[in-house]
Amino acid sequence: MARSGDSVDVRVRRSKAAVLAQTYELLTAGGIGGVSIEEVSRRSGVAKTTIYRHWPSRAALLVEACSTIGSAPAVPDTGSFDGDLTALTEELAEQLRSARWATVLPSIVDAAEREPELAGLHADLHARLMAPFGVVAERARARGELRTDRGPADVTAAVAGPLFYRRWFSREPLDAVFVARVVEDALGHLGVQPRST
Amino acid sequence: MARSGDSVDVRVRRSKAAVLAQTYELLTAGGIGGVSIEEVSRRSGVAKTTIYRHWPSRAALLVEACSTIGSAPAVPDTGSFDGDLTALTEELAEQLRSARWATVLPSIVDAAEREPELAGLHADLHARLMAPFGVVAERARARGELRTDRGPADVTAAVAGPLFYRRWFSREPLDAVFVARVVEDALGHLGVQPRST
Amino acid sequence: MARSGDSVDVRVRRSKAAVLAQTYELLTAGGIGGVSIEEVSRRSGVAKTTIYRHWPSRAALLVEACSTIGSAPAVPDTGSFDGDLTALTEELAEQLRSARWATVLPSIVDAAEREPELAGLHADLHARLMAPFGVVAERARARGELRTDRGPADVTAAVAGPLFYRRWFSREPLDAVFVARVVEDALGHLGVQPRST
Amino acid sequence: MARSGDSVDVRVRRSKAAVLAQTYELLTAGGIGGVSIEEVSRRSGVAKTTIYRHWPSRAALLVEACSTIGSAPAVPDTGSFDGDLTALTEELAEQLRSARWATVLPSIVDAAEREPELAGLHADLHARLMAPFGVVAERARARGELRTDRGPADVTAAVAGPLFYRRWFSREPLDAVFVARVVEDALGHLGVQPRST
DNA sequence: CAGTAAACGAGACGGTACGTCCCGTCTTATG
DNA sequence: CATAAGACGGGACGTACCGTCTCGTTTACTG
Repeated sequence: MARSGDSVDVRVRRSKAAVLAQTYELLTAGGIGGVSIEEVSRRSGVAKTTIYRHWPSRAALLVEACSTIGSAPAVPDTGSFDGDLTALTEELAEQLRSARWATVLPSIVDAAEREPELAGLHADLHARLMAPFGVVAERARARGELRTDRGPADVTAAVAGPLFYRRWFSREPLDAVFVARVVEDALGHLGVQPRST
Repeated sequence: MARSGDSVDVRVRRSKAAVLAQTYELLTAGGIGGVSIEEVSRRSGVAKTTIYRHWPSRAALLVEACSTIGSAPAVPDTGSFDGDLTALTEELAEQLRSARWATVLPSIVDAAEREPELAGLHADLHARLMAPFGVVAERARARGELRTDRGPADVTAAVAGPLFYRRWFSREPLDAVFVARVVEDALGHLGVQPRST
Repeated sequence: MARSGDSVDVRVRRSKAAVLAQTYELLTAGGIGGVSIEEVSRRSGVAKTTIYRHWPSRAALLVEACSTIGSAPAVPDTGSFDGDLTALTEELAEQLRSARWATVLPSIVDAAEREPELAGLHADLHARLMAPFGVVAERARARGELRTDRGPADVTAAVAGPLFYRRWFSREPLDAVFVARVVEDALGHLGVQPRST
Repeated sequence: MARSGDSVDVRVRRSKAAVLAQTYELLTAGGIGGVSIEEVSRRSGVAKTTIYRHWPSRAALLVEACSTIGSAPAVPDTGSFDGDLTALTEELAEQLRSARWATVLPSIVDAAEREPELAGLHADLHARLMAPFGVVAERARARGELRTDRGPADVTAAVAGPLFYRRWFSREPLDAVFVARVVEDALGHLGVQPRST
């Protein structure tokens, strides 16, 4: 019995890999609406039949294809909450500027708005993206740098709120000045004294 | 004189109205992706030919249909920046909870991300939604309640950032407690002393 | 009062003429199926409205446009039935080879098959085309060259039958040899002794 | 091995059959101009897509639908050319009076006049309709009843010319008297002595 | 290492939507 | 009041994908 999860037919593995790769490609290029089984099949060389055999619906395929998206970068450890938050925020800003998922997120948000199947996907992705802030927050709390009535969610919101708003709603550039100010304000919110400047 | 731009054929007026109404209906129900010329034609009773006569493309139709969306509510005038902002923020939160445009916005953001034709639409809509904050900010500045280095955009961002983030990204409820805190924080950011409560 | 048939508005006359001309053009180019009010309007510069004012239906317009088609050539008078028939047959063969109506007739026959409105048109055209044979036949009968139990219809059929069959059904060339033979055979049928050659 | 060209997908066979049947129906009802892919699809229950998959164009569909039309009746064998020709001519006259193809032929002739794609169709149909005359002629020639300088085409023309002319051009009834006379005349043309009367 | 069960490709199928074209009717405004 | 201009509903066009389905053929695992 031993191997059971692994003993997948080689062909299956190959097909799934090819399909997921192309789905991801289409996803980042055209958002959720840009992914069609037809096109995935055409590009991957995997027959439509096969795709539907492995994923019961387009949504299922999208969910799996998104599961690799936006995998969190290393959590920084500068020694201070202040430093960690700055590093994390700059990283997030950078990703919002250039990462593939930044182009795709709105379409996922939209999908989550009306297809329950995809709402979970949105939640997962969001959790994954925000996880590092949680880690940093916990660490800071443990060190006594963060008030106990301020949790990870507050930290996340304090940073992501302004950044996301600027990226997708006001559509102004996410320049260094702006990012610095976001960090400063966030620290203020959270009742943390910036170490210096 | 007088009539010139108005003297549009009655039939044209009727057709356009019917089409726009149904487009709006479909839009709020299924987002941008849920609007198809075929369905609009079917529901409005206006022939597809006629629709294409008035709007060269689906995008053009969407733009016009969205132009009525999210028309700003009356700007409150409570006498203080504090009061105005509170009223405005509560109103925005309420709309985010229930207004039709709140369901549609993500699909517009997504569209703006890849169809330049629709990016303008997004900008317009955003401006319309945020206009009241600008009015209130200007008024406050005139009254000396708001520092001169803080403009309308700052006010808007301070409120909309958290609200939007919560509505579409963290997907937690926009309850009264949260809204109150947003206002409080915003005032803090803006360097305004809350009057009392 | 007085003049009443003539006192047609100049504009009416001009419009009708332009419309009929273009209808005829389209008719000879594409048969009955090739005539559309839309196209006639476009080419003639006369508004569709105007066309429908003057002709209640497409059929009516076609009928009038066809009334000029295939106007009979001069009836030959060589002095003998033999000679007349030869001349007439050669003329008919020539027209079948090149005249505009030869291209159009099948579509008229087809139309006559299912649209009663156009059946009359077919009858008229046919009568017009065949009239000369009638004249020649009568003349021959008067001269005693043609048996009294053979009338114009017999003469017409004896010549047109083979010619038409060849033109539209067997689709072989209407060459001189064939035409000569048709005349010879026809004379045989009709019980007329060819004079000599 | 046997089946090879036969082993067509059952579904394909069914679809094609349904489509051809309805095409034939529309064809006989309204001529070539009365056939629209849309209507064929609607009546046959076969999707438009599927129709276009099997036939690249309306013309191709018509060609195939016509290929079954006017399939020749049994060739009579009365023992004499005289008898055979009489039987065949009466049969043809009967068909011209009532057969479905008799209503359709003019539209095919018309189409052949301008659409090369359909000219072949006309030729095929004509050949099919006239084949029996060829058989009878050959048989008669073998028996010495028909002069060697008169071939099938002559026989065909001698009979079909008058019949077709009467059916579609003079539009007089194809009564028994007329048919008898056509046979008599044809035999005369062909230099055959009627056996008796 | 043979037999078998699965995985697979190819593609038929019924649909829906597309955007275009032309139809014949009807309304409006101009000359 | 004849006309030009053109809006309108309707229908067909041929194309592109969609997701479902039925095949016949590999091909990798297993007994």
